[in-house]
Amino acid sequence: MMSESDRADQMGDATREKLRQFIARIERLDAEKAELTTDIREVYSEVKSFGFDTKVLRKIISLRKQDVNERAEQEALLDLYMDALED
Amino acid sequence: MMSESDRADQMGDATREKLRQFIARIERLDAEKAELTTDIREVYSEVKSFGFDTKVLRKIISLRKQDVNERAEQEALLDLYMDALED
Amino acid sequence: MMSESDRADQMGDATREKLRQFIARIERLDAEKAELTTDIREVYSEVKSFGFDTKVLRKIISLRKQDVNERAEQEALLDLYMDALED
Amino acid sequence: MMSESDRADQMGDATREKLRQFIARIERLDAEKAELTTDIREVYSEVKSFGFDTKVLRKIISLRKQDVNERAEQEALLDLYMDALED
DNA sequence: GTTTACCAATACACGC
DNA sequence: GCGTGTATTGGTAAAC
Repeated sequence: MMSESDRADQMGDATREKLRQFIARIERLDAEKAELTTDIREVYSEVKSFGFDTKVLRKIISLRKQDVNERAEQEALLDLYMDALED
Repeated sequence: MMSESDRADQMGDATREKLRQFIARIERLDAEKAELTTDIREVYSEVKSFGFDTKVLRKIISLRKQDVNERAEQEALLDLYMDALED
Repeated sequence: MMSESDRADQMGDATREKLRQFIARIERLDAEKAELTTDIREVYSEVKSFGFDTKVLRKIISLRKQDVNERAEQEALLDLYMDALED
Repeated sequence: MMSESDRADQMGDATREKLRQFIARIERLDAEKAELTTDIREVYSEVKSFGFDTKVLRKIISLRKQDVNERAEQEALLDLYMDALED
C-alpha cells in the first residue's frame, strides 16, 4: 500500500497545497462567471417578455462592443506610431 | 428638421428609455464577466510562474467540472425519483 | 499473419481509397496554405528591410480587415431590422 | 487647407506608394489563405457527408504532419552532417 | 518563452 | 422536442 509520504515523494506537501489553492481560486472565479452568464440570460428573458427582439438586441450590443474595441485599437495604433517616431 | 416627436412616432420615449436600461444592464454584466475572465487569466499566469503546467491544470479543472455536472445530473435524477414516489 | 482480405473486412477497398483521397486533398490544401503563410512572412521581412515598422503594418491590416467585417455586420443588423419590421 | 506637399513632408510619395503596394500584396495573400481555409472546411464537410468521423480524420492528419516534421528534422540533421563532411 | 491571434469544438438560444 | 445557427470556450500555431 502507498502511504502519504510516498505521494509526497512526487510532490512536496507545500506544492500540493499550493496546487489545491490555485484550483480553488480558479473554480471560484469560474463559478462567479457562470452566475453572471445566468444573470445575463435572465435579462434577455425580460427583454423578450417586454416585447423586444432579443436577436436584434444581441446584435446591437455586439456592435457597440466592437466599436469600443475598434476605438481602443485605433488608440493602440496611434501609440505604435508615436513609438515609431521616437526612433 | 426632424423633431423629438417624430422620433417618438417610431418608438415611445418610455420604450426607448426601457431599451437603454436593458442595454446598460447587459453591458454592466458583460463588463463584470470580462473582469473575471481577466482575473482567471492572471491566476493562470501565477500558476505558470509557480512552475505548474497550465495545460495540465486546465485539463484537471475541466475534468472536475465534468464530475460536478455528472453529480448534478445524479441529483436531478434523484429528485425525479423522489417526486415520483410522492405521487 | 493478417491478409489483405482481413483488413478489407473492416473497411471496404473503395472506402479505404476514398479515405486516402480525402487525406490527400486536405494535405494538399494544407501545404498550399503553409506556402502562403511563408509568403506573407517573407513580405513582412521585405517590409522590415524597407524600414517600415512591421508591428504597425500588422495593426493597420488588422484594422482594415475589421472595418470590412464591421460593415458586413452593420448590413446584418439592417437586415434584422427589416425582418423585424415585416411583422 | 493642407496641400499634397504638406503630406509629402511626412512621408515621400514614393514611400507612400511602396507602403500601399506592401499592403496590397499582403491582403492579396491573406485573401488566398482565407479561400484555402474555406476549401479545407468544405472537404471536411464532404468527409462528414461520406460518413467518416472528422475528429478522427483531423487527428490522423495531425499525426501525419508530425511525422513529416520529424522527417524534416532528420533531413536537416543529414544536411548538417553532409556539410560537415565537406570540410 | 511569452503572448497574441486564429480555428475548431462545444454549449446555448431561437424557430419550426 | 429537434434542428439550425450563433456565441463562447479551449486548443494550436505564429509572432515578438
